[in-house]
Amino acid sequence: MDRRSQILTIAGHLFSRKGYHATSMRELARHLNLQGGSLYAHIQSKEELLLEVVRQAAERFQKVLEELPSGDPVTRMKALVKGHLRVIAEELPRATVFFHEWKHLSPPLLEEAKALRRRYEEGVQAVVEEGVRAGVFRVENVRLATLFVLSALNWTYQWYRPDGPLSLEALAEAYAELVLKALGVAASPEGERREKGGEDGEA
Amino acid sequence: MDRRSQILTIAGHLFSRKGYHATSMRELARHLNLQGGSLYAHIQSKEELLLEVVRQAAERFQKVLEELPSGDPVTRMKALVKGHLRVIAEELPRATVFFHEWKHLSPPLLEEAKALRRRYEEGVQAVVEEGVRAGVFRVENVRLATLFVLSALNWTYQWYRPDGPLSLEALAEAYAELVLKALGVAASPEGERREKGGEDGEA
Amino acid sequence: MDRRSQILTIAGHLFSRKGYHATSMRELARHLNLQGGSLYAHIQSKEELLLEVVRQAAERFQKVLEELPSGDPVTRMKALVKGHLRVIAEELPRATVFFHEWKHLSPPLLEEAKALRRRYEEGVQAVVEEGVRAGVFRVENVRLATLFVLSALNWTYQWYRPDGPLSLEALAEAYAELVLKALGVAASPEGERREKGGEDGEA
Amino acid sequence: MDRRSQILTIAGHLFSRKGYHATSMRELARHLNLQGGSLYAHIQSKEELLLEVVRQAAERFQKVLEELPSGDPVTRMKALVKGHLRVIAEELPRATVFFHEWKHLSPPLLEEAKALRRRYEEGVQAVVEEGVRAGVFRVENVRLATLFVLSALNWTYQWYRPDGPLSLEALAEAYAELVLKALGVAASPEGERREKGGEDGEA
DNA sequence: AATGAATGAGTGTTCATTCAT
DNA sequence: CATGAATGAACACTCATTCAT
Repeated sequence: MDRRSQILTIAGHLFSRKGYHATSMRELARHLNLQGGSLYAHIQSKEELLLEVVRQAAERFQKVLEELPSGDPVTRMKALVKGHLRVIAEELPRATVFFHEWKHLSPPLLEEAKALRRRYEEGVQAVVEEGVRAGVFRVENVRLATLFVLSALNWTYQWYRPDGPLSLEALAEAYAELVLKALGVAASPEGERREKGGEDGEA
Repeated sequence: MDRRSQILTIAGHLFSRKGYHATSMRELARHLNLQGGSLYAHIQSKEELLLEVVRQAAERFQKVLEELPSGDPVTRMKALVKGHLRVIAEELPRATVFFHEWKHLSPPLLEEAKALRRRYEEGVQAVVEEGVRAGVFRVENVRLATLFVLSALNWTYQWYRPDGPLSLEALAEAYAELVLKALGVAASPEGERREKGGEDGEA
Repeated sequence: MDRRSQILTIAGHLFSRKGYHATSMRELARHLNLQGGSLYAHIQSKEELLLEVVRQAAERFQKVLEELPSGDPVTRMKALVKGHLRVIAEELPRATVFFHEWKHLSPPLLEEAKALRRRYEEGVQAVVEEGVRAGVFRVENVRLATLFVLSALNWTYQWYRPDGPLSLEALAEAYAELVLKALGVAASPEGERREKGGEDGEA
Repeated sequence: MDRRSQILTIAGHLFSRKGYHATSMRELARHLNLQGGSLYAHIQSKEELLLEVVRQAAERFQKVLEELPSGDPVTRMKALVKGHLRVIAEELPRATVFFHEWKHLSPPLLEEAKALRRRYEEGVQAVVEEGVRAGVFRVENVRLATLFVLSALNWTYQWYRPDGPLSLEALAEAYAELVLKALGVAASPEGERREKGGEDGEA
């Protein structure tokens, strides 16, 4: 990994843990065993660093959308939930910056960040819409339902710790279930099986 | 409203809009037509200001829990969803600070903020548990379900604008519906009618 | 004691303990159960306060000179040593300010403080000169001897604590002895008696 | 001389002339043709600067003790007086800070400064004790005599100006004489000749 | 590439002092 | 007399960034 990538990785960690403004360039440099000024041989500015981290996260999220299996809306939505949560689990710092720190970009760059986020949200909304059009998801307001789903997914970065007791798979399975129920879909077969169906399945 | 309250209100706005660290005391003062130093006749430190805003938000959220109607879990959960969203709508800046900026408190005060947030989350979890114990909510993992609900609710501060086209009532109604469905409850009477209930309920 | 005197007394304590610049008007006020601004009903400025404290100390020292007994130089010098040390013991804060903090006065007032100190030093020098002229003190350089005596006396404020184990009388007696010996005078009779003479007396 | 040493030297001058609290970092920087903030590339804090100056002075004084000639107490005491005065003459600013400004250090560092001063005073006291044990110095109270000597020596920083009319040698000679007489020692050979010794010695 | 010294603007905060009440 | 709010300047210190080496 070259210096620039190292810098971006550490910057992601620090921006996500302490916030963009509470992270100083000197501290970033210290984590790389460098002097503050040396960073500028590799980057242009602190703000560029922030935008780049946002871009990297956006790319990861966008790839989830691109690699969604074709097929029925339930399968696709499950894949989306799992993919989204996987990105959060694997790229927690960058994801956190994508969700929060982008705000601190100033106007020219801010627009790009907003666009990246909007593009992803629209992708998610498209998946919801498909399901609704197919009659599989039953919701009153597609936009609201999308936001609801995104909310539930995004917030996980606030509490989920990949090295904690809850495995990514277990989380994804449970969340997919909850999301699908909220979208008016019956519990998935696997879910039923894992729980010996009955009770939950009939609910 | 005395000066201290004015300061707290403006601080809430600025901390929520720009973030704690990106808000300078001089800027805060300027919004009150004061010199920077003059703030210190009313407050002790910037950090105290942050904690106080967090406390005010926590109090509002806590009151929602305290004023929940007694009765069946569905009614209570609906009231919780609506109450939570009302606090967000009415106290958007403070709620935002409660959700995010508390992180920038330093250790002694940080603990208080964490305790306030934990207390509220436990209150929400209690409502979910009641419903599960009563056999009305059907979820595999109470903790996860609670986090799911909280996620969906909390994230709204990111996009909901009280002066936008979506009324608080409409939002709350829709979200209550989605939450209850995720919790495995059949659509409520109104919901059923609008959605021709039956099918959905059995799904 | 009226308010002004109270203020001067506390100011003396604080200026001497923490130094003029490290003492804030608010702290001074707090010691008097007042708000900072309230001091200005009684005084004109912080600097005036400093000068006034210097003046009070100077007056005490000057009175020692004025009340010196007439008589032989040894008796007068002993009285001077004791009187000087008594002022330090009884007025430690003011004496400390007189010795040190006067430096922080700005030019117009600074001159007065310097004059007060000079006047006292000249008084002491006069006592030394008398003794030399009378052939009782034997020193090469009157000015240096005076400075030597003043040094020994002044520095006591740095370590002498009136409430410590060493009584003012014992200190004064011992210092008078040392000063007189330095000035080339034999040990005083009292001194000899107190120690059952022998050893020291013969030295 | 590197920047750090320059800073320490100027800091010594300013702290001694105006006092620690009355010296601003900006003023210190201005004397070095720097911006205020630039100092912090070389030092950690203003307080560190104060401690360092105190340390440098302490080192000089301590070296006087270490380099005292072995031999009779009178010779040693003379060397001590001369050495002490030489440090004051050659390092007036640092010595002044050593005598006074150390008080403004805050607890952790304050203790070090106190220890340095105590160590030197004990060294001086040891020299006095030697002389007493050898029967050469005749004093009632060793501790008081030591303080007397230290007082006389220390205070010189208040008035002695190395570039004034009084040479360091003349001052040291005269002070050594006065100190020894106070310690009950007959005038030294040179002194005896000048003062016709005999009389004085027997006094 | 990296350093280390420097800048100039900015940080939160304290200060002596004023003044209407 | 005393208060409490305010000022405007100053404080020690940090910041992102530049640049000669």
